[in-house]
Amino acid sequence: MVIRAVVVDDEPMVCSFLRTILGSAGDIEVVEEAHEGAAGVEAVVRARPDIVLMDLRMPGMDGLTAIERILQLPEPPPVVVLTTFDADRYVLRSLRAGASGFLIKSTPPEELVGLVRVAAEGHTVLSAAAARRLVAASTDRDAVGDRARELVGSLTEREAEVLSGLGEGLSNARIGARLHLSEATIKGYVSRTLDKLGCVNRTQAGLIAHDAGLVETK
Amino acid sequence: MVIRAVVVDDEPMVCSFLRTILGSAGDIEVVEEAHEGAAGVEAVVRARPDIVLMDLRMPGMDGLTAIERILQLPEPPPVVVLTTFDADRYVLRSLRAGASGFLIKSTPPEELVGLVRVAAEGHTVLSAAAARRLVAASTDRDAVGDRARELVGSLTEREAEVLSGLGEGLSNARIGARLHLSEATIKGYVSRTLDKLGCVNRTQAGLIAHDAGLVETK
DNA sequence: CCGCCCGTGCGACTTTCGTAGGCTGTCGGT
DNA sequence: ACCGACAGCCTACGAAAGTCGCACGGGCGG
Repeated sequence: MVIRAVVVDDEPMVCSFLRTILGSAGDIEVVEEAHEGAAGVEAVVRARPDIVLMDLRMPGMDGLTAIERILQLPEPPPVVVLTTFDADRYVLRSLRAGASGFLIKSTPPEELVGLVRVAAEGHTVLSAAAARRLVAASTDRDAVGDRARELVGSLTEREAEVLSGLGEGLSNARIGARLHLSEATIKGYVSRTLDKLGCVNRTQAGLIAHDAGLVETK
Repeated sequence: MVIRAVVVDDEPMVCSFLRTILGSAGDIEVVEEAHEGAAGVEAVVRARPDIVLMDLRMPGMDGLTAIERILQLPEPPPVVVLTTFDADRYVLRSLRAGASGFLIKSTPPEELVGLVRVAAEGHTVLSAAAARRLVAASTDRDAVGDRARELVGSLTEREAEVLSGLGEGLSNARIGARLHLSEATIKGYVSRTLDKLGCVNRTQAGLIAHDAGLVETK
């Protein structure tokens, strides 16, 4: 079975290059080319390919927008981003837009063939740098919380319960009601908790509570 | 060039199956098998393979732990997770641990060969479900911020500046000092900002400021 | 057994917030 | 010229928030 591909890139040389490389594999055929986003979407509609290779930086319609349009089609093909620039901040946006891959143009041609096959099968392929970015994007914020969790670890049970109330933006009176304690008591706990956390007011403490994961992010 | 693979899975049948499938491709050879995490790490040390296929659920050492150990070796090979269960919560943990891929065992055998080749080349491969999970994990929290950014959009410039101060847990006096305004002025802005955001106190507003990305997460 | 520390719980006191007005001035639109 | 929206400032007051000191009780070392 031959894999039918559409290439969207504003540089004709890149298109020709890809056509040559992929065509030489025997089972891949570049059936259409486009040099701009909107034209790319039309080409996909016409050709109904098994895979789309898409550049991001283009005159006219943006690559990201084009991806979104393509993904809105009935039974859309997988779209792999193929860009010059290293896995920058576009990785996340591309995948959110629905891309099935993120590769850089410096990928060795002989590897490209296999990547296209795998992507055409419906799997997602990422360059090493892109994968790092993506994982980092879902990890970084956790790292922020480490410091917070450390601080929270030094609190007593009651103090932590109070802190969780602070994280929800509750008043001392409300926290007291929830824990069946007087407002005066809560104030005492808040004061000592602020001290332990190195905060000067409840707003800062509330943020730490969030970072530490004490509060449900509804 | 032959790709040398190590398979780690507690079910011998799975290992045999993979050995057959991958071996039939001609350019892949399963040089070692292991049926437990610790043994898997040792196998990798001995064989120095180009790629490792790793199950997660195993007796003895966990697959995740094994991945971490392998990645600590000098010049570690890419490790691809191959699991029975669909892209569950292990996707994130696996990739954080350093895995270069996450595939399910129901992947068609003929596709598996290409996937192993691509992974051995250093790219990251994900099943469609795994990719969705990963992207969702780095998007969800942003989605939380969408509501927040919408709210913040309705604020005037000054109000937004004040809100950013609230997000840092500053007092009205400090915010005033920073913006060269009187404390009384700040109070006015705070009041109207709380109103616009639907908050009853500055702590809740501070949290919104964070969700909206108004504050640097240092 | 006696301090001693620590967690818990409270009330009194001071400071800060937050609300509700009113006042001036500057824009941009109609 | 008028209106409305934003900016900036003020007064005044009640309601929170935060600080301080103190009391009770359970553990733990001496």
